[in-house]
Amino acid sequence: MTSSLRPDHADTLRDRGLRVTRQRVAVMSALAGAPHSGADTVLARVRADVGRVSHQAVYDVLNALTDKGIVNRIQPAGSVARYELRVGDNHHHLVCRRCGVVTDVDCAVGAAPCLEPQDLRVHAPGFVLDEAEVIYWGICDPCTHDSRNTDQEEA
Amino acid sequence: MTSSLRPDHADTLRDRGLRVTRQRVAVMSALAGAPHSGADTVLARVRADVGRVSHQAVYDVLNALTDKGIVNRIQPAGSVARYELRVGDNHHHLVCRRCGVVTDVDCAVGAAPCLEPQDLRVHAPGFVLDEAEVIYWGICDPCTHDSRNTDQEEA
DNA sequence: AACGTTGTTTTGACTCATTCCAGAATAGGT
DNA sequence: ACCTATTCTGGAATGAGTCAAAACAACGTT
Repeated sequence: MTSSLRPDHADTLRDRGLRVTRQRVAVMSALAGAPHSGADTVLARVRADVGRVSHQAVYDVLNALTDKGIVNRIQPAGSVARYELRVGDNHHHLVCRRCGVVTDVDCAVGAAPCLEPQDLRVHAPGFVLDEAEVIYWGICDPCTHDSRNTDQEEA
Repeated sequence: MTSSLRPDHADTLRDRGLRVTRQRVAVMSALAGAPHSGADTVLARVRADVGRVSHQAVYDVLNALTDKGIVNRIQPAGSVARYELRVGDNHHHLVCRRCGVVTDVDCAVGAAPCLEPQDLRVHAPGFVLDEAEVIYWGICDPCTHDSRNTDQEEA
């Protein structure tokens, strides 16, 4: 939340061969504080953090970080692209059809048996798989009670 | 591919309480012939089939059919929304990061253990899950050979 | 078979997320 | 401190998808 260059984020950037800039660190801090944010939310948080920043800068940073595997882009149907700091674990996402909230879910069965690459070989020979993305769709707890059609961004 | 009202599609529409129109049947035929098409491809196929149709009509039809559960919308990040006729089985999708091709994959482990709703209860109490969507990301066979950056739509 | 209701389609403009462009500014290695 | 690659700015463009109102068509009713 604070502005100062957090060394962990700076190191991550350097490790991936990216220059350390205020904006990049601010974007990473924003995502650390508000995972699953859309670009607009990231922009608002970055501006609150480091002042004047163009929206293009935020898109560029998000794309650069996504390319380097530092952040993860998720794009549920009917929603703007959401971003989160990529963590090594095998977690997936729960998305509310009504309000769009995104919640993290650990893959309940550790090894994620149905996601094993070898199972796919027979169906799609030659396909080199690098990731399995799981989105669970449904209605979140607040929305089952509420009759309103809110559109919050974070749980 | 032919224009005539295919009774199966018409029946499906009636079953779900939708009126049977040329446009709707044509959209269903288009999806039957070219699964995982985007709206633009559907539009082109529908026009080739029944002549002049507005793009809005195609969007309306796709939304109506999606709402009624007749078609399934999939929206891999970085791609336009794709549509397929919804079939009862538990299949998922393989998406090529380079060219965007979408291929069907049966869930290798029949019961899809890691997708069981009860596993999610502890993480997100009150969340009513209705569907698990799995996207396998990677590079398809042709793209591993080709150095070009094509953008085909169907395998 | 004609009618009227109501759901669909047409038309055309419009929104909004995201990207492109080109010039100005900046970070980091030397 | 300088130099050069890289990033940032601001504005304009792109393009998928939506909105609104008028024209039209499906289908149950008479």
